[in-house]
Amino acid sequence: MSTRTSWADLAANSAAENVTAGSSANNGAAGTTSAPGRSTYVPPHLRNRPASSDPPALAPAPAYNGPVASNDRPGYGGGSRWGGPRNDFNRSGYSGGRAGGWGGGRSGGWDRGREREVNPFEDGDDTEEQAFNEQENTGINFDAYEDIPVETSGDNVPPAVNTFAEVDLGEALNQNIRRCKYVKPTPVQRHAIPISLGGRDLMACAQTGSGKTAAFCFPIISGIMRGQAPQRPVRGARTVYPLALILSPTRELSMQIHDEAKKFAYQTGVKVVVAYGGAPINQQLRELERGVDILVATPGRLVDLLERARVSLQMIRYLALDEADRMLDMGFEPQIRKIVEQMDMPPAGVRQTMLFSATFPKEIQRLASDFLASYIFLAVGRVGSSTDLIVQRVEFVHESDKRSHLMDLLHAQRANGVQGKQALTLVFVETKKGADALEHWLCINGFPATTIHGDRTQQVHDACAWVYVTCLVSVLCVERELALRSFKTGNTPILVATDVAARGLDIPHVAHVVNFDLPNDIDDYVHRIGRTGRAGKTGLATAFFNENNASLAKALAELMQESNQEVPAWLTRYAARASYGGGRNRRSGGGRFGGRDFRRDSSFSRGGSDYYSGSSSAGYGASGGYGGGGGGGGGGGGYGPGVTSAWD
DNA sequence: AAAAAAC
Repeated sequence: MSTRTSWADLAANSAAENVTAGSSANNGAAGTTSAPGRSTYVPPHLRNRPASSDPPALAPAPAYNGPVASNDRPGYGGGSRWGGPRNDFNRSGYSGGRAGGWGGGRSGGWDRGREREVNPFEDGDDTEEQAFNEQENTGINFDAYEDIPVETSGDNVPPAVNTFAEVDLGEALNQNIRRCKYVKPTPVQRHAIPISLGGRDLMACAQTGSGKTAAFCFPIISGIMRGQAPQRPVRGARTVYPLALILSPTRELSMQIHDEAKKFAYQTGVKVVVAYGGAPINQQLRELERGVDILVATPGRLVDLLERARVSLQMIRYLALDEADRMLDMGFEPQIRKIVEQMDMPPAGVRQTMLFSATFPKEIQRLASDFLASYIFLAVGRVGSSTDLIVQRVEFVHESDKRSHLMDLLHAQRANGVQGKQALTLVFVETKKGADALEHWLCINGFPATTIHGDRTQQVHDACAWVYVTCLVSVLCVERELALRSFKTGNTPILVATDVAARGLDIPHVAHVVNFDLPNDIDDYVHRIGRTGRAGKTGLATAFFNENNASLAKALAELMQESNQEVPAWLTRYAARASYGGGRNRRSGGGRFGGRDFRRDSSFSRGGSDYYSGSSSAGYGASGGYGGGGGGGGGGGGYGPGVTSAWD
């Protein structure tokens, strides 16, 4: 018999347990947990606090300029590195220099001059955003970022910056940064931007919600603006020559990156185009012909474009791979190698290459190093996934009980009033068929759900029809995009998804991630639960575990322990029993990071002089309170007393 | 073994 513990009970219970230390209550198979007198969910960072009216995010603000400021090496002199030529680039000077701004002089001769750049900051399309609290929505919760550990390695690592003003990105870009309401750089931006502006290759471990997209877009846009106007070849009038290529593993992620990049590039004269499969190619070709500086693409469609000779990579100066570990896994690697090594792209060292991912297993680092030249490895501690911003629950649920158990969770949420428009639930399943089946079952049981997976393409879903009109203009990947939109707006507050949705997608207001089927790989679990607790907000992740998941037990128990989650006793027993251990499911790095520079691993030796040579940890370790090495003392930062930092 | 990614 499987006991059912409601979501509300679990959440409230976890709060209670934390207050009265030493509770031995296990959820799941152990027995029915009763939690009378609850009903409000207490986020983890508020537990152990006196029930005061302290606003959650107003943690000790002054901390920021304290220890962290020690990165600010004297003698570097801020942006002075770029001193010389920079003065002559400002908006007016620039757009003049570039053949009349938009697309003028490009192959295809789009020159009507009439076309106005759409203002991405006021697209009426975003009504869903306005439904939410604007302030909450626009700002990343920076206070949650302040204690994040950062580790760098490689030769001559440029020091981090603390403000956008310290780096000279150009006035047009600065203005867009203001329009985006970015006040100060996130940790990954503070480190990655100076590295990229310094012309260095980069392998970076950081979550998507941590500001990764901006971290690679800013230097690219800025570099294109200040660079010389390219002398594009005139061969084949229909071939276009982008200067930067951004690859990502899914269509949705490419669209998301494109949308963001458009904002950053607004009125800079830098043109961003996206290309992905599943949509008619003609419109994408037309867009390309109007000129492209930055091409955002999924691999399949790009190969197609390359084979048709509609795109040439000959002029590429910047290459960025998002979710690089996925891009280099078995399924994708050949395509990526083809694009990067077997077409006409300039080699590593000539172009500048940036690889980003939340997790970076060592084998993947080895593959990836083929694409890089004398690179810097950057690891930024996790925000959200596996920290105390996400409450992780594991429940023992037999295969046959999963549906009814899910139903119980959903009923509890609904009864608790959590099922408001803003409380979205993302349910992960293993297979596409399973996704469709579960969606259908939820719908006929009174829970409006939709689904997203690789087989969904063009048919228009009735339930989503109302959104269709708004999407028609810009969205080509109809069904998946509609599902995602319907979910984001809260119209369909439950989304059943395969791993297509596991990575990188930034969906605000996901309150609950349910691992209906657990993945086989612990990194996939990390990516999935990272869909909640975005941008420093709190979230809940519930996993259904049973005997089929035995191989994951050890890694899961370790991960939960690392992030100060309560590990049920039965899971610990499973973990001990499963001696599968060591294999694929070993975490790839120290718990605080998604990975660690494999060049530092003594077991790796390849005699190249461009490998890791000494600890240039950018001034960390000594000052920051998180030891640069492996040990890591707990820099128990901003949260209440008695709450230990999640970083050790 | 599944999922993703071109037509």
